Amino acid sequence: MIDNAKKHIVKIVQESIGKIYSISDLPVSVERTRDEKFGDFSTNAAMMHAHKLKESPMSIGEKLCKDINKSLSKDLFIDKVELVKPGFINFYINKRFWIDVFREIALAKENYGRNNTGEGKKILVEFVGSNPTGPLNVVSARAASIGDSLCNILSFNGYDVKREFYVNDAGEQVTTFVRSLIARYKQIYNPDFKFPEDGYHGDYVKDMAKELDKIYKGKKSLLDKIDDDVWNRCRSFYLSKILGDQQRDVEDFGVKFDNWFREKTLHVEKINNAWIKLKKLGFTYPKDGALWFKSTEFGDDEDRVLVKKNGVPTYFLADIAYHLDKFNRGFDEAIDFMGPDHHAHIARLKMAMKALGIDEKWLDIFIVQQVNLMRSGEKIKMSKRAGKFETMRDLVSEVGKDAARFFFLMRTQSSHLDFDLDLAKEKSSKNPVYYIQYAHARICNILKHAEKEKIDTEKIDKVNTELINKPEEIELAKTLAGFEDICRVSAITYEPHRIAGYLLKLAGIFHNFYNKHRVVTENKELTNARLLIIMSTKIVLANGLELLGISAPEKMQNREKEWPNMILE
RNA sequence: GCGCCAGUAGCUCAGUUGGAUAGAGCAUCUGCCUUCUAAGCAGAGGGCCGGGGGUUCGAAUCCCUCCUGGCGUACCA
Repeated sequence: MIDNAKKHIVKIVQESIGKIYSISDLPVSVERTRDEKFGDFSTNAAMMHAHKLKESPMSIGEKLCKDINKSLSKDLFIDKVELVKPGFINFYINKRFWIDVFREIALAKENYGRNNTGEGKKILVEFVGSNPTGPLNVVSARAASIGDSLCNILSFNGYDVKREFYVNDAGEQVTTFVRSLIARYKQIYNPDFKFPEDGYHGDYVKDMAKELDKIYKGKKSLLDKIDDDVWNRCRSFYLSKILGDQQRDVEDFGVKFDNWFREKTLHVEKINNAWIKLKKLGFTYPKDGALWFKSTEFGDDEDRVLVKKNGVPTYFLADIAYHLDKFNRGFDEAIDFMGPDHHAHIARLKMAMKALGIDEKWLDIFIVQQVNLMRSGEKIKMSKRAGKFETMRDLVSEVGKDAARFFFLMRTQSSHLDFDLDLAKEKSSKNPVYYIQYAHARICNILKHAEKEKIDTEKIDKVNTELINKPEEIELAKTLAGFEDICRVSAITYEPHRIAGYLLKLAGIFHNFYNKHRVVTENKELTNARLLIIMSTKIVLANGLELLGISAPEKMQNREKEWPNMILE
C-alpha cells in the first residue's frame, strides 16, 4: 500500500523533471516523513540532483512544485505539495488513502503484512547451539528468542525457513564431562575421591550421578574399573539426559527446531571429505605432526590447525564440515547465531568457506551478545564452571515466557543486554510487554462488549468510513499502514527488534485513541466505523506478537485496586 | 599488541542504512476513573549523540585519529 504510494509519487516527480529539464529516468527516492508537519511523503530529488542540473536545490524545487501543482486537481491521492527549506518536496496524502488501510487489514486478517520478499528462497537458521555440558543459560534464551522470531519473520516474508540446533557432542568437553560424572559417582561411596580440576562443578552433575547410581546399584561395575563399555554407557546416559533437558527447555520456551544436528554424525566421513577438499584446493599443509589450514592467505594472523597432532580433528574443521554439509543440503542462504566467545572463530570459518569457493553472501553469522541479569540494580554474577549460573529455565519460571522473549527482542542482538528482572516481573504499564498485551486485551474486551450490545461485527466491511476523521484515528491508520514496511525491513536486516519497537509505538497510539474516543455509542454508524478501526488494530497487534512468539491475550487479569492509605487513617 | 562489540537524557536503550527542531521507557513533578479494564491517558523538565579532524547541499549515521568500557585472541569448543 505504502509501496504503491511511493511509486506513484516517484512517477510524478520523474515526469515533472522530464518536462522541465528534458532528462528522463533520473533516480528519485521517496521516503515517509518522520514528522507530520512535513506531510506524509517527501523526496530529496531537488537536493540530490542540484549538482547535475547546475541549479540550486530551492530553485529546482520551486519549478518542480509549480509543475506538480498544476496537475494536482486530477490526483485523488495527493492533497498538497510543498517546498521546504533546504530543498525537500513534501507530499500531503488524502486521508481517504490512509483510512482504506482499515478495510484492507480487516480483509487480510492474519495475512496482513505477509509478502513475498524472500521469493521462496531456502534458508537455514542455526541458533542456540550448545555444548551438552549443562542446562541452557540466559544467553541461549536470548539466542532462542532472536533466532526463533527471525525465522517467523522470514517465513512471513516469503522465505522457506528451517531451524537447526547444533549439538557439539564430539569434543573435548564431552570427555571432561564424563570424567566429572564418574568422579561424582565415585564420591557417593568414597567422599575423598578427587574431583578433576577442570571438571564441571555444577550440582546437576551430582544429581545425575545419583540417578546413574540408581540404575547401576549393586553391580558396582563403575567403581571397579573404567573400561570402554562403562565409559560409553556413562557417555550416552549423560548425553541423552542433558539433551533431553535442553530439548524440553527450548520447547517450553515455544521454540521448535526442525533439526537437532549432532556433530558426531560428521565424524569421520564428512570431516574427511571436508579436509580432502581443502587439500585438493591447496589450502592445507602438514607441520609439527598436525594438519594446518592456510588462513593467512585470507588475512588471518597465523595459520590454523585442522587436525591435531593426536589425529583428532579440531572444532574448526568439524565446523567447516558442518557448513559444507549445510551447503550440500541445498540451502540458498545460511544464518548462524553464535555466542560472544566465537569472535575469532567466525572470521576463520568465513575464510574456510571462501577457500571452498562458496559465495561470501551465502553465510551470515551474527553474535548474540552477553546478558547481564540485573536484580535491584545489581548485576548477578554468572560462571558456568563454578556451577553458579542463571539457567534459561530459572529465568522463564521467574518472569514468564512472554516477558523473557520480549525483553530479549527489544534490543539489537549485537549489543550487550542488561536484563532487568524486577521490571520484567512487574505487572504494570512500566513493563512494555504488558503494555502491548493490554492494548490487545482491551480491544478484545470492547469487541465482547459490542457483541452484548448486539452490534453486528460481521458486515464490518460495509461500514461508512467517511465518519473516520479524528486525528487519533488517522494516526492509527498511518501507523497500521507501516506494518508491511516494518516486516520487510526487519526481514532483510535480520532484526526482529524492529517489530518489538513498532508494536510498542502502535500500542501507545491505540491507548491514546482509546482514552479520547468511545467505540461503542448510541450512534450505530459511528460505532461500526470505530469497531472496524479497533478490529484492524487488533489484527496487527496479534500478527506482530505472533512474529515475536509472544501470546496475544484476550483479557488481562484485573489488578487489585490499591486503596490509598489516607482513607484508613 | 591485534580483532570484534559498544559509548546518545540521571538509568536502560531506539534512531527506518546520509535528511528537516535527535526519540521512547524507567526515575522525578502536575493533572485525568459514576463510562468499552487506570496493567491506561495527557502535560512538564532533562542532551557538546565520548573528543578531535575529514567527506557534502546535509553526519548520531560514512572515512581517519585518539580516549573509555566489555569480550576475544588455544593443536578448548
